[in-house]
Amino acid sequence: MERLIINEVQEVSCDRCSISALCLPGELSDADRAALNQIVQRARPVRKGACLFRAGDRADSVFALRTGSLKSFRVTPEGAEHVTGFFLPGEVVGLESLANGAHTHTAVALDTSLVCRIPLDQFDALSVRIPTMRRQLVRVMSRELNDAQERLADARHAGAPATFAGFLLDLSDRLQRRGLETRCFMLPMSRGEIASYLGLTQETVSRVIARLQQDGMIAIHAREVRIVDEQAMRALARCGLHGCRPTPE
Amino acid sequence: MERLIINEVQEVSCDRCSISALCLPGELSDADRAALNQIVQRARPVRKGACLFRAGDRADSVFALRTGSLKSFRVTPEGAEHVTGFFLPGEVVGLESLANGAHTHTAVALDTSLVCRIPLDQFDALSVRIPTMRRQLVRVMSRELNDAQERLADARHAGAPATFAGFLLDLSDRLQRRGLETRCFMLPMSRGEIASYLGLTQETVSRVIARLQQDGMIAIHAREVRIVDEQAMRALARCGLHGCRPTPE
DNA sequence: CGTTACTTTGAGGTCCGTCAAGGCCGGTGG
DNA sequence: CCACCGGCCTTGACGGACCTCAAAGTAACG
Repeated sequence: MERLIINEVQEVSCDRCSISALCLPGELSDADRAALNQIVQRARPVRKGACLFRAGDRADSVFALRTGSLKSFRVTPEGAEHVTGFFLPGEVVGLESLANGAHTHTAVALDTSLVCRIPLDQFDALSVRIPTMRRQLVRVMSRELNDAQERLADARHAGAPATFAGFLLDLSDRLQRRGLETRCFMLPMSRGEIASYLGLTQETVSRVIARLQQDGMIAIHAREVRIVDEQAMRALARCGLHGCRPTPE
Repeated sequence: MERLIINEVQEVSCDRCSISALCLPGELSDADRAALNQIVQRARPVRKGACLFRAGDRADSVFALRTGSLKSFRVTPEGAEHVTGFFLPGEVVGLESLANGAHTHTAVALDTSLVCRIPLDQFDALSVRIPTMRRQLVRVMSRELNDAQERLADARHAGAPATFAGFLLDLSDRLQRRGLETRCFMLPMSRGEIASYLGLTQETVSRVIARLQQDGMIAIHAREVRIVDEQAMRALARCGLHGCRPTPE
C-alpha cells in the first residue's frame, strides 16, 4: 500500500525544511548554512497533547516542525477553543506572535513531535551578514499573509463542501511541497478540530465527508484519507457559491 | 459639529505614519529618521478611481498612504471583484505582495490620495545599519498576519450584525491610532464594497445597518457614520453566534 | 469489558442569499 | 430650472444551507 502516514514521516532534512527555506531562496553557501545550523536548537520532543507554547508566553523564538504535527488555537472569551492552524513537518510555527513579544496562540502537539527552536535575536544577528536570509523571512511572512487573505476570501463565499475540499487539497499541497505522498495520508486532527478550523460544526463536517465519499471524490476510513478524484475536488474547491452546484447533475 | 471626514484629513506627519512606525518601536534617532525620509519618494497623487498598482505588476516597493483612502481587491476567476482590504491615512499597502515579486492584488483609490513609495532594496540596505528598523518590519507584518487570522476566526462564527459591528469598530480603532476622531467619520467606500470585504451581500449590509440604527447603536446618513453606543457595539462584535443574541431583550 | 471520547445520523429552526421592485440622490442635457 | 437618467441604496418575500438539539453507533483506552 502506497500511502504515507504523516506521523510516521521521517525526520525532515534541512533542505526540505522551510526554516531552511528562510535562507535558501537562491541557495545558500555551505558556510552560511552551517552558521544557521548552529543557532538552531534541535531535538526538543513535544508529546502528544503537550504544549509547545501557550498564549501569553514570551515569544522570542520561532519554531520549525521536524516530525509530527501541531495545531494552534485561541480561546474565546466564552471559553471555546478556536483552531487557527495546523502544522506539518517542515513548517514554521510562531510567526504571527512576533509583533508584541508574546504568543497570541497556544500550540499543542497532535502527535508526538520534534521541533527546532530558532532564537530571534541570534537569527537577527545572522541576518545582518546574510542578505538573502532577512529577505526570505519577509518573503515567508508575506506568503503567509497572502494565504490568510485568500482563505479569508473563500471562507464566506464557499459552501461547506467547497471549504472542506479546499482544506484537504491544502494539506495535500503542503505534503507535496515536502516531497511526501499527496493522495493518501492520515489526518492528524479530529473532526471537531477540522470544524473549528474551518468555522463549521462537527456535524456539518461529518455530513460533508459522507457526501464527498458517496460522490466518489474521496475515501475516508476514520482518519485515513484518499483523494480519489482530484480533478473534481479542485473544481469543487475553486467555485464558491455561484455557477457550480456541489453536484451539478 | 465635531465629526471628522476621512477624505478631508490633513497630511499625516511622519511620526503618525505607520511606515515611520516601521522604524520607531522605541524611537529612532533623528539621523536615522532623516535617512529613512530620504529614501521615501513622496507626493505621488492617485486620483479617485485610479490604480496605485494592478495585480501582476512588479512589486519592488511598499506604499504608505498619506492622504485619502484605498481599497485592494482580487478578481475571481468568474470575474467578480473581491475586496480584501481598505487603507486609511498612515497605513502601509503592498506588504502581502512581497513574496513572489508581483502584486497579487489591485489597489484603487477611493478618494484622491497621496502616497509615499518605499523602494524595497533601499529599505533593505538601510535596515542593515538600523536594527530597530528591520525588527519593526517583521513586527508590522506579524501584526497584519495576526489581524488576518483574527478576522478569519470571526468570519464564520459571527453573524452579519457582529461582523459589521466589528468592521466599524476596526475602522474606528484605526482612526484612533492616527489620532483622529473615532466616533463620527465618513465611510470612503460603498455598501457593495463593504459587503464584498465582509463576505456578505449588499442587501444584508443594508439591513444590518438599518437594524443597528433602529436599535440606537449607530447613526448613518449616506456615508456618514456616528457610533452612538460603543459599549453595545463592542459587546455585539465580541460574541459570535453562541450565547448572546443580536438583540438580547 | 466498561468507560470515554469521537463520529455519525436525523429532525427542525434560523440566518442570510437570491430575486425583484422601488426610493434617493447627483449629473447631464434640454 | 426642470426632466430624465443611472448609480447607489433600501425594502420585501422566499428558499436553501447550515446550526442546534438529540440520540445512537463506533473506536480507543484502561
